[in-house]
Amino acid sequence: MEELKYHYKYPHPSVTTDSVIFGFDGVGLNVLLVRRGIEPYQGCWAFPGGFLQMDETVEEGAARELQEETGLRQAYMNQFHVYSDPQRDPRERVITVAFYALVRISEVKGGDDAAEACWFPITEVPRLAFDHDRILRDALQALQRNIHFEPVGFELLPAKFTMAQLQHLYEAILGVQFDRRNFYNKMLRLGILTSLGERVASQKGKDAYLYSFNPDNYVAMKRKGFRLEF
Amino acid sequence: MEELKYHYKYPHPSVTTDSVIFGFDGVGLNVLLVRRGIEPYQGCWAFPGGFLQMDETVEEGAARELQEETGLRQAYMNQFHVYSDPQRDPRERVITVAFYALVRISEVKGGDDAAEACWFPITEVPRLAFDHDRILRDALQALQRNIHFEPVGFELLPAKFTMAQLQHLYEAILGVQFDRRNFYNKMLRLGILTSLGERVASQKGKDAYLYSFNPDNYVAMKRKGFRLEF
DNA sequence: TCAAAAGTGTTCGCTATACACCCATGG
DNA sequence: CCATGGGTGTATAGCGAACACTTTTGA
Repeated sequence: MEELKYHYKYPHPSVTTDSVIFGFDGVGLNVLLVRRGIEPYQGCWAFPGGFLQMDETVEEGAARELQEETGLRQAYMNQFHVYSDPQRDPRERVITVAFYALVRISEVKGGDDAAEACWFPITEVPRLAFDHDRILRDALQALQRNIHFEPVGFELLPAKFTMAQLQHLYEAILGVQFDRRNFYNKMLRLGILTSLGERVASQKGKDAYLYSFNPDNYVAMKRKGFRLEF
Repeated sequence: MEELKYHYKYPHPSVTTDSVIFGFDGVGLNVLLVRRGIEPYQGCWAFPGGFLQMDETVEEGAARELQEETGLRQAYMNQFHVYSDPQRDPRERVITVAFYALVRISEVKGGDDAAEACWFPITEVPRLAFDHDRILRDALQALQRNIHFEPVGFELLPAKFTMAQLQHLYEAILGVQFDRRNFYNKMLRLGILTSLGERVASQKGKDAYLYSFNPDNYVAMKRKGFRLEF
C-alpha cells in the first residue's frame, strides 16, 4: 500500500491548473495539446496542466506547467474559469483552474516533458479528454471578450508585424471578417501602433509596412479607460 | 487530539467559496458583509463564504452559502477569480473561488447563520478580513465589464422599475453620471425594455412610467451579438 | 404658483461602414 | 502585362453627447 502522509479532518479536493495555450501561425488560431500517457483518457489529447503545489499560487503553477511544456519563462496568462463538477475526473475529486495563455509559436521549444505535444488549428481540434472540449469553448469566449478591453492580440505576434497580419489575427480570434481599409484606419486612429517605416516583401504584390505595438500610448489610454470596438 | 480521517499521498489545499453579494437600494450599490466570529480576523467584516463540500460544484457551494446567508434560493451568480496566495489564510493553505451575486435587497431575509450580517454602501466598506479588500475591487471591476455584454443590472431591480431607477443603478455600478435624456433614448433604442403603461408616483413631480425587462428580445439580440455601450 | 421630477425632442460631430483607385511586385 | 496584395482615400448613415422645452405633481 502506498504511503498516505497527509491527513485532514475533512476531505480536500485535488486542485490542478489547465492551460489553453493559443498561438497564431499567420493564418489561424492554434492551441497546444498534449497526448495523455496514462488513464483515464489515455491516448486522448488534452490541455497541458498539473497539480498545484502547496507553495505556489495558481498563476505560478500554471506558469510552471507552461514552461515545462513550451520552455517559455514568461507569457501572457489569464485565469478565466474554475471547473468543479465532482465527477469530472473519474479517479478522485479534482477541481481545475483554467487559464488561457498567448504565446508566439516560433518561440515555443519542445517541452521538458516527454509527452507528445502538438499544435492544432482551433477549427480542427479533436475530441478532448475530461471536460476540455468545454474548456476550449470557454477559453475562446474569454479571449474574445478580453480583446475588447486590452490589445492582447499583440502577445501573439512578433515584435514587428504588418497590418495584414494583425487583421488576420483579429479575424481568427473573433471569427469575423473585416474590411481591410476600415481595419487599417481604425487601428491607426487608436494610437497604439508605431509605424516603423521599414517594409517587408510579401508573397505577391507590394511590400508591406511593419508596425510595432506602442505600450506607452497604451497605458496612457488605458488609464482613462478605453474599449476596442469591433 | 482531533480525528484526522482523510489521508492523501500529496498535500491538498482547502477550497472555499466567497461571495460578494451586491444589492441596490435605489441610490447606491451595497454589499452584504458578515462579521467574523472566530480567529483569524475575529470581529472583522468579511464576505460570506465557506468550505466546498465534496459532492458539490463551486457554483453549488456558493449558492448554498448564499441561501444560508440571505434565504435566497436563486440568484444571479458569477464566478470571477480564484485567490490562491499560499499565505492568504494564516491557518492553512486555503484557495478561494470568488463569486459576485446580484440580489434584490428587499428579498433578502436574515440568514440561518447566527452571524451578524449587514449591508454596506460600497463607498463605505470598512477594512475587510483576509484579502477581501482586493476581492471587492476585483468583483466590482468584473461586474463593470460584464455589464457591457449582459444587462445584468436587471437582476438588481424589481420586476417593474422606472427609467430613473435604472439610470441610478447604472451610474452606481459604473461610477459615472449620465444625461437623463440620452440614457432614456439609448435604453429604448436597445429594445430590451417593455413599457408597461402604468405610472407610479414619485416623491415630487410628475409620475414616472414603469418598465420591465424583456428577456425575449434580449436572447434574440444576444444570439446575433451585441454590446451595451456607455 | 413654484420647485422638482419626468416625458420628449433637436442638433452636431464623430465614427463605423461601404466602397474605389492607384501602386508595387513577382511570375 | 497582369494578377495579387498593399497603401490610402471619400461619402453616408447612425449613434453618442450636449442641450431645452413642456408637463405633471406635491407642497
